[in-house]
Amino acid sequence: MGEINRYSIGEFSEKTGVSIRTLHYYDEIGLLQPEKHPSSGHRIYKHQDILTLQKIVSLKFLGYSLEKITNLLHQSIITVDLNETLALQLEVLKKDKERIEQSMTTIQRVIKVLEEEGGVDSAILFSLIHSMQTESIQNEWLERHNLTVVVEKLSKKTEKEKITLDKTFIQMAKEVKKLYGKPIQDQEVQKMIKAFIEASFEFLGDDLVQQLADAEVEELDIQELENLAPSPFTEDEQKWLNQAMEYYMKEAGME
Amino acid sequence: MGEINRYSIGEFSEKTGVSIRTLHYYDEIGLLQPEKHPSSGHRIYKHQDILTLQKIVSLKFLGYSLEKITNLLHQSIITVDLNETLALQLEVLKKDKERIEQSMTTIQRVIKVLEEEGGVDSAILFSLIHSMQTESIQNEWLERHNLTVVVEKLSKKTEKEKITLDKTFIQMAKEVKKLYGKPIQDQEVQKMIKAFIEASFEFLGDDLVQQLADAEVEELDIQELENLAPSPFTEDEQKWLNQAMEYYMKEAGME
DNA sequence: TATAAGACCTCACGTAACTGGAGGTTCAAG
DNA sequence: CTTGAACCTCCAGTTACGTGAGGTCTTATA
Repeated sequence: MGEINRYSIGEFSEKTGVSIRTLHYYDEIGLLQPEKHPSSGHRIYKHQDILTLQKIVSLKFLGYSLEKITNLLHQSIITVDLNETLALQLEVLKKDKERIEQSMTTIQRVIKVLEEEGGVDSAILFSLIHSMQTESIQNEWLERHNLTVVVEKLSKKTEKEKITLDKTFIQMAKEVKKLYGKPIQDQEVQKMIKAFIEASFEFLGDDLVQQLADAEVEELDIQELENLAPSPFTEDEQKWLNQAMEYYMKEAGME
Repeated sequence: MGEINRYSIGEFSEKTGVSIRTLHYYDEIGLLQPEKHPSSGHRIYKHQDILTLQKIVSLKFLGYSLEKITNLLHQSIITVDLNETLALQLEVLKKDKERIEQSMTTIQRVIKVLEEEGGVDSAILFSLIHSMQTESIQNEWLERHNLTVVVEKLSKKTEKEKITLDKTFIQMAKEVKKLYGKPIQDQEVQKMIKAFIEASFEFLGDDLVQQLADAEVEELDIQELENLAPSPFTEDEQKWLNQAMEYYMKEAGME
């Protein structure tokens, strides 16, 4: 094409860094429609098109959809609408950011756990991951049942303490899977249950455990919680564990 | 369906919070294929499917594509591969987060500027947005031309100072657009140029401005920079501005 | 037991923002 | 005048589903 202020699509693509195919697409959806050579049909881009494309790229970067951008560009008084939508856009980005951050901390915790624990049964691992992800929903559940104290207590725990809890949980789960099948009165089994219950007490504190035990929760709600935080055990393992715990409670003279 | 451990798709959807259509889709792509009633073709989900679905949801949350998840699930020893890919996934999320953060600060700066400046010509606004976005690329350009000092100086500026610079830039651009057409020797025009140059000196410091002036930069590189940071002016406005500045330089006895 | 409501089935198109390829036309250089 | 690069249009595919049509199956009630 050669002439100044008149670019072929190839030159224009080169200059702006936007692919030819994308420029075709923008033309197709009416976002950026350059002049066309009347006989050949070749696109002719001009200086103004560079400016328009820069607007498009900018708005895209800010998170606007191409459809919104099309509308924004066709209104000449952009600033008015922009001013309103910017705040909205900021909110959207904030939520995206939070989601990403949560995924990142989850991954980091999983990596830590894998590093320090080595091979972990995948059921255990996913149970852990899932419960991390639904932490906020679990908190909602607790608050609905007047257990805000627990939520507060948990939120005060540092990242390190949480990893410690993760590890405790994993070790306990591993042991359950190892010991499963033995009679529930078995010394080793009862020792494991004891260790687990003591760890829980230590983490939450006696008073909170008591509150949790006292809380009146209906069967249906328990179901709901179980869906939120899936057990890493098979149904049989779970049954066995429950029996072993009941036995322990009786022996220890708890209710 | 009614029976325990056998759920119709509707029940299963209810229980897990995953839409029926999504379950259909997961079946279709071989991600989660429940038993089917031989005559009716109705899907029958069981307890194991809940666990599988939870794995799927977890991995999806961590940012994996359904295709990857399919592979991960079909390998029974998940933890090995997971351990490797988690780190990669973390990197991807990090980049996403950075992009989002940059968009957020850009939007915040734009909002601030709009608040304090009111109506702004859209060309000016987009020129500003665009240059914010390409800040890192502009820094690369500067570093390539041995102007790392400038980059360092700029990086030390606080967010507030940057907003001040934005506003200076906008006011100057507004005035250029207002005064455009007047003779370049006009007092008002020359006053504006003076104000602008002084503001630049103040922001960067005399020494840096000198360095920038001394830097040997080729025409082609200048072109490149212009593509990175588009001028908010029309070509005519730009020409007029250049002439006015040259006149000012001569008058002020600068080179 | 007949019937109607509701749950389920498959098929197929639509979404966003492109990318890639096939097959044909135009341009620029030799 | 030829040839190869650049360009054109049209079609298909991508992800993770949503939506709706039109037909079948189950379940509750009359």
